[in-house]
Amino acid sequence: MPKRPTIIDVAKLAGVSKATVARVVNGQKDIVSQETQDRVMEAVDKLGYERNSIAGSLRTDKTYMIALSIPDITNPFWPEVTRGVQDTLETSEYAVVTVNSDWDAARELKYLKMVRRNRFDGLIINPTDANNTHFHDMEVPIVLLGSGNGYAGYDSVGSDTESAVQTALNYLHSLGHRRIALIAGLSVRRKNTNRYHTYVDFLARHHLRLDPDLVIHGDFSLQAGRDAMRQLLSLPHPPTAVFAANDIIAIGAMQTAASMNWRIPEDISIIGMDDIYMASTALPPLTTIAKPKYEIGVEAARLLLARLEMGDEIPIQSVRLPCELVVRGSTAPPAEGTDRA
Amino acid sequence: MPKRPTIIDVAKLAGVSKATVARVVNGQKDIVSQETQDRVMEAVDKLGYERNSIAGSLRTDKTYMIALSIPDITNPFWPEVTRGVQDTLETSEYAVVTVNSDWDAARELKYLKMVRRNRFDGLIINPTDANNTHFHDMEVPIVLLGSGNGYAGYDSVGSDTESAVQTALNYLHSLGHRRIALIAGLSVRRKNTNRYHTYVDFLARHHLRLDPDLVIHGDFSLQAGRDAMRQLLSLPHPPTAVFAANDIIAIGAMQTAASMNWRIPEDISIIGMDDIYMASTALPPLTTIAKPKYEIGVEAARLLLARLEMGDEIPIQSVRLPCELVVRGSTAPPAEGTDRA
DNA sequence: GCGCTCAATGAGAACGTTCTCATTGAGCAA
DNA sequence: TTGCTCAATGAGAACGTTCTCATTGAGCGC
Repeated sequence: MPKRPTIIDVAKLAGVSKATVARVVNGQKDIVSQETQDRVMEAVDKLGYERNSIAGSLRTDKTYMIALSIPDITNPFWPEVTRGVQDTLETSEYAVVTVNSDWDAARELKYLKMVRRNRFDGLIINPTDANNTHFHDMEVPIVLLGSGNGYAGYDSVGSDTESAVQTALNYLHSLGHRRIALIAGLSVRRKNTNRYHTYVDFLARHHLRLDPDLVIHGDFSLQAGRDAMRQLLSLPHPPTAVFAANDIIAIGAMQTAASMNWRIPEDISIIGMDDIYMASTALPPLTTIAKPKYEIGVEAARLLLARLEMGDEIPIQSVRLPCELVVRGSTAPPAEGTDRA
Repeated sequence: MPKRPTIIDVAKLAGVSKATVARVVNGQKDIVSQETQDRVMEAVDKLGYERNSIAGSLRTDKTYMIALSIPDITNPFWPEVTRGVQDTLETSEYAVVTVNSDWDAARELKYLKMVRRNRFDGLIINPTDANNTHFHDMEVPIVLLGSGNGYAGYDSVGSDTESAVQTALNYLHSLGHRRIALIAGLSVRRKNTNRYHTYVDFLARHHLRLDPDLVIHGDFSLQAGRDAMRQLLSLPHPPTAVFAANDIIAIGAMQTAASMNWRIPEDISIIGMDDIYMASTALPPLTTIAKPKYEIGVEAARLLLARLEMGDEIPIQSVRLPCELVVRGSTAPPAEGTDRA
């Protein structure tokens, strides 16, 4: 295999120094005469010269590579976030290495090391276990996906979950539902307090009693949704509506309702959260609170680009993007005769 | 920001040459005395030395980075393939940059250039428009996802689509279906001939007449599935079963059937292909031919690793992974009284 | 004519690692 | 004692680009 032409080969052919070749190739057109530029570009074309970004990176300490650490690319929530990150960084000529933490602290730490070793320029991460010390040791800009709580000093972007939960509960309430169950999910990092507290506040604000039987904690899986729904519909006094912490749980809940011959939405209304692809293809299509997944990715990438460019000159930002109620076919007013008190 | 310790700093502290430090750090334990090794590692720990892989890459011309070019990470087929690639390459310490071609030739070409510029070690690609000349110019190992047809000289891995189509059609036939429609999809690169030809052969082998009204070509979208099903169910003589070219089309078809009050599977059976996540969460759950998505990714990465290690010493491979019929709730024998001839 | 300024360009060091060939010292055999 | 072999280690070049400071020549003003 013949060696690829270098900047030195171009310089020789064009009869200039390698510094001048670099100036032309990197677009410093204002300080190189037109005649010299032409000579250089002719040599570049003739030799088929292509810049070697590894060598450039060694010299400049900039790789134009970013790592994106998410829990799992096969989880239906994350591909769109990933796509938002990729599309946005691509416009600034950054390449994105995507890694899967699998909600595992050791894996996550392994990837942080990879970022250091490869001299990546930055990191966008939905953290599992990493803390501020880990991040400080990275010595590159970091943007957090999700809540920035507990991570002072870092930009973050997530959705406005609290008002999203309120929107969902308010919508069910406006349909006439009074016995509303919460399938809360569990966060790996902490109890999922936001959804639960918002639910409690909602009940208090509407003078509704908190019935502990109507709150189920489980993980964010289809099976957890199935199990929770079976539990709820087996109560002596079942709910008329269910708010699930994400669409996957909601779809599991729908499956159990159907298998127990509860009609959706006639007998039981269900709302999810996320609006992953299959919310719209479920039967009936799932009413859900749509998280702006792609936009979260875009915003995270924009925050990172700003940080890369301006460093400490701009304040730390924590962006909350609004969610949107998407009414489909899984919600309706409660059936006549069901308890509305 | 203090400069990170280099191999020269370690060498000075340990009182050895930088070559010896490199030997120790890179595991060449057999040619360095234990006493020297201890001294070096002590200095490494004391200084917190971390290898700079950019510098190593410049010297060795190996980056341990791979590009994976797929059509779109948000298409439900591709995250699992991606995951298979990532998991497999990760065990050999390769990082994976994932890019989205969007079935666009110019984008794809842009990414090929990125691979060259960044001196990536290899490429795994589901090609849109790239041809053998493009690939030859890459000067790195390449593995194709999907059919290797038209790409002599490159390893490829895909699923055995032909026998998968046969399996689907045979299964419908064994249930008693004789009027079986094909929603064929269109390939961006060429007419989707495999599925169609296999369908035609199947009909001939079973002495069934080819009815052109029962073959619909559209793209691989939900909407195409909806439209095709509306067309089929509006025929004076509708089919009793539908084989759709992928799950997304199949789910679109299911939605139309439901909206036209055709029961699935009692009135119309549907089979898809791919077994994406939402095939199992549809209602009724979709019977489908499962493509081994994750395994395709794993195999592609294995082929690439083999090629990276052995170069031309091993023959070009074209791997066909078997698909699997997954019977769920969208198929049943045709209702009594429907035409079976 | 001389001195100054400025644009254009060049020389060489830097970035941090790996590799190759040379050196050194110990051990062994003649 | 001398010469040879081999293991352990070191010196310096290489990889390809970018940056910094020096150089050169042209133009201008006094």
